[in-house]
Amino acid sequence: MSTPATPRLLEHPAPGEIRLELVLHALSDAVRLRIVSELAAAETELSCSHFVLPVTKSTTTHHFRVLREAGVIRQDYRGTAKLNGLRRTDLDALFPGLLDTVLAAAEAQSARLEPAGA
Amino acid sequence: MSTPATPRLLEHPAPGEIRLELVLHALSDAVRLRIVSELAAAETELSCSHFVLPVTKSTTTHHFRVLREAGVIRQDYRGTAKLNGLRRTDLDALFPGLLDTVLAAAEAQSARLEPAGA
DNA sequence: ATACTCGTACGATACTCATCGTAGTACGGC
DNA sequence: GCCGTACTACGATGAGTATCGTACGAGTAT
Repeated sequence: MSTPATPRLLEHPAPGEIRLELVLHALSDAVRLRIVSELAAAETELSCSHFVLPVTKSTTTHHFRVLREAGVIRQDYRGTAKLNGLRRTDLDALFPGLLDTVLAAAEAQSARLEPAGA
Repeated sequence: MSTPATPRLLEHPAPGEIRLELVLHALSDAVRLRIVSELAAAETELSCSHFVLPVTKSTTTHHFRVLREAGVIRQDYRGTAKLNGLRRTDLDALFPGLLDTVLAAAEAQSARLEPAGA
């Protein structure tokens, strides 16, 4: 009982507090765009460690926080892992089509820059 | 003849050089978002001095350059004025719907934050 | 309990950027 | 020619950010 079973809740902006500029800024980074793309493709919640990113863990934490504080993703603790999910419903309500359009644009650019580089 | 009648051409990225991250970053600023919105509404080229922005002229020049270097707008000298136009065709070809979606999102947010503040 | 894994916090660093003021260049009209 | 307008270039500055390393806390497995 010394540790009061802290739920370790993370702060998220309410839907009404989500600002377009912050969302666009959060998406204007290659690493974060990749995180969001994978998250959208998975259509489920993913742990941070699932992602293989070209940066250290510290930097990864930073990028996830930027996404969370912009209102793009939701983060919840699930035991030892932290699950990340897209706030698709909130974003679609505020900015209809924005997420899908950006994701399609990201995919189009990837296909353009890496034609058959698989 | 000391001055060889420099046409004062400005550098623009070719359509193939436009990067999504840079476009999103260019749009993730309130001042620049406002410039792009007005430009889209006007559907014609506007001079820099047409815009009434809450920053100095130096800063205005900076923002226009960011937009130009990201490939969002095209700038051409027309006598003493510099005309700015949206690169709608190029952007729509690369990232279909992105510009319209972002502009709609910006308008939605403005309407939400300034209900009847006209 | 011990040890291991996952993720955070903190401090440091180097870079970018938004902002400004001042001085300067290009163009057009007098 | 001269002056005014439109915009730029340069330098400075303060804030933000992307990056890292190390140390720590919380949870799970042994």
